[in-house]
Amino acid sequence: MSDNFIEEIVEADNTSGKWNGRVHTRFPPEPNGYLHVGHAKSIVLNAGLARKYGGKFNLRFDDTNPAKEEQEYVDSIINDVKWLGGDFEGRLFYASDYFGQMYTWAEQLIEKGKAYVCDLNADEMRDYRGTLDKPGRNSPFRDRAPAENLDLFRRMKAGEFAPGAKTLRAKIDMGSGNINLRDPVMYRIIKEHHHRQGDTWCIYPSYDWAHGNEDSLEQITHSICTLEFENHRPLYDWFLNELGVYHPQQIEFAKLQLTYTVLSKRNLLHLVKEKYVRGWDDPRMPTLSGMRRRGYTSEALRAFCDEIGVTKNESVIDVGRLENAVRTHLNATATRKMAVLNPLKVVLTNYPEGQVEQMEVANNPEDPAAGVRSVPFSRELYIERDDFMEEPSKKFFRLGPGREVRLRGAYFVTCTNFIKGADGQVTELHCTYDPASKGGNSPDGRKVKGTMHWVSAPHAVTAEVRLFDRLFAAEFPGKAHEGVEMPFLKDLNAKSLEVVGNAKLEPSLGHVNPGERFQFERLGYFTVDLDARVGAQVFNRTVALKDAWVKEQGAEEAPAAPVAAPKAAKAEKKVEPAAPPAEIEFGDFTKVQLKAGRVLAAEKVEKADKLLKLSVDLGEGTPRTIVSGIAEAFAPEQLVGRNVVVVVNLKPRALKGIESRGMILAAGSGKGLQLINPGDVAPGSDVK
RNA sequence: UGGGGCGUCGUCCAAGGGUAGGACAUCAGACUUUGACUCUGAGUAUCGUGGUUCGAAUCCACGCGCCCCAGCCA
Repeated sequence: MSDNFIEEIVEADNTSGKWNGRVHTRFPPEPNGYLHVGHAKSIVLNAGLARKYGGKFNLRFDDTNPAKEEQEYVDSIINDVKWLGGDFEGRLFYASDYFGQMYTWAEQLIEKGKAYVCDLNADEMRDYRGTLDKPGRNSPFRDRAPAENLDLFRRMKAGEFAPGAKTLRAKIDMGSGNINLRDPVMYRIIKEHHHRQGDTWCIYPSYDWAHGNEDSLEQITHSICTLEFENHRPLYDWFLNELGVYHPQQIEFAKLQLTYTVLSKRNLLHLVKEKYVRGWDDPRMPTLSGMRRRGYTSEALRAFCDEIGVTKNESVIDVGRLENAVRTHLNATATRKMAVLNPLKVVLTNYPEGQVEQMEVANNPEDPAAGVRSVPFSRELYIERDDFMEEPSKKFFRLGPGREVRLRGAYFVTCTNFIKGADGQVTELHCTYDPASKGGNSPDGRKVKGTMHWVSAPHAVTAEVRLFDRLFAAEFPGKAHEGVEMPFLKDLNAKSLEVVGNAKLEPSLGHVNPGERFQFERLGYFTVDLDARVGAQVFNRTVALKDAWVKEQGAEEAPAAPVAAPKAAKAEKKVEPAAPPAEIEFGDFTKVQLKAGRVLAAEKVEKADKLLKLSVDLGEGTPRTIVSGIAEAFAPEQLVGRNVVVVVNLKPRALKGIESRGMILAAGSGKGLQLINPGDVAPGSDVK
């Protein structure tokens, strides 16, 4: 069974005998940066094809440009490919090892009259190339005799000419609609030190010339690359045909794109060079080394790549899918531990002073074979500050005055008192425990809603915990800032790293090693960072657990009355008065999508008494422009900073020539108009 | 003188003339010694308009939208 269109091609080829049943793929990175999750898709695809069809998979460095390539990158790439499980079985190749063969082939094309040495400089060549809709002109050097070309080319190789002075070009068609066919450059003069060849060469093959040659020499069957090379396929084919050599098939697929993520080596390099992150392996980076340091597993990455599929559609994958794949694997494999990030001291007033009990706790409820461990329990504990509320709401299942909860694997405890510091902050809780509930069950069958994690205060290990959030705050980084240089930098998330210096951990976490992964119960998955030392542990949060309570809180904070009104009523009454919507079908009521927004700016619309032009943040990165007929009731300055409810899925429409994308919900009319308030929620929150 | 590619739930991916299906997300519920996991249920999609056909996401025509290409980068 084929899983995607490429496998269909492979299976058809196997059926027809096109490659005699062989399947041979490759991953051909240029060593000019670290590998990222987009490369993972390609590696998993190529290596997976080889594995599935009993074929082979090569790792090959496409090192044809000494100006950009470094040994450091080669080393990291080899390491990352292996980590991901790309099994090249020792078939590690370098394009630079084929430079001799490629040179010989180039001379053949020259002798055939299919390539020529051109003296045009870069500017002139651009001029001669024409434009997208204008054909190019032949170079004045196009008709040099093969013998002259051969002589010139040999002298290029011998280093007689300055960089940029001459190129070797394929003689194809300056009139082609495909610009790649307008006599592309095969060799350019570069006088730089090559990471493997040293100063042996001063002419270097261009991608188009080199790549097919490399594939051919390695007897690749299916040469898989990304969509932007589709325009280059005619060239790939042309070179191999002219040479009359073994000719693999190039197949293109859509590269991976992720929301909230930047995946281009150029931009990632910028983040590293300008120190926006701590390095290529910063845990916030989408690099394989960054994700590994953060605690992502290669199994999760492979599962993710398998799940998202392979097509030619340029799709953007919700980064939540990646996080989900990580959670799924870690849930099944990670040892559970208890850790308190934001400690609040609890004293069990009826627990004997000085007593310590060892409580047995499961290492992984998902995997009974993981066994149990002992965790010390004593009179003074730490719990998570968030797990106590002075005035808890009904839906809060955790501790509050008079409330009883279970301490995981230990006892039921009831809060009897709390102590506040001078600043009004709660500093300590007094609780009583029920000795009969040891292990976490009460003999009388009484139930508690909440189970909480805890750490014995005198036994706790203090450690640093690094909480990572997405590096970018916008779904499509940079999209809202087109035109500026490096626009994605504008969307950097200022809160992408939070360092907790005073986390209290169960004692077993005091002696763990970098790379080990755990679930801190109720918090998320964590791994020991490379910076960790004995006595100074450092943990990275890989990914948080899903948290229904966070959502619940969001719902609670919103005022109930207006938003809880039936949707039909909203659609009937609370519409924008100045511009009533077109009649919609009854069934359309349920299609209305409401989100909370914050007004960033407001101004009057010229020649319109009732209209205001608003800029509303809906958590989408780019604020939306919404024209609303509420000028009679509100002055522009009254609106800035206010939270509003916006119908977000309306077709954009033009009001007084301004495109309005969405509608503000309001009730009443004229000066008595009231805006519907979504409460104090983040822009972009769903309103139901 | 332009050339090449792509359009299916909110997001990804299936269905290749025969009941538009799955995953993620969302919502509702069950379970729970992790508000996790697991389980159950719900809603939402074939870019448009014509045509061919008993029957079209699929074939045809004409539109529309988006992406890539004018490096001596890959």
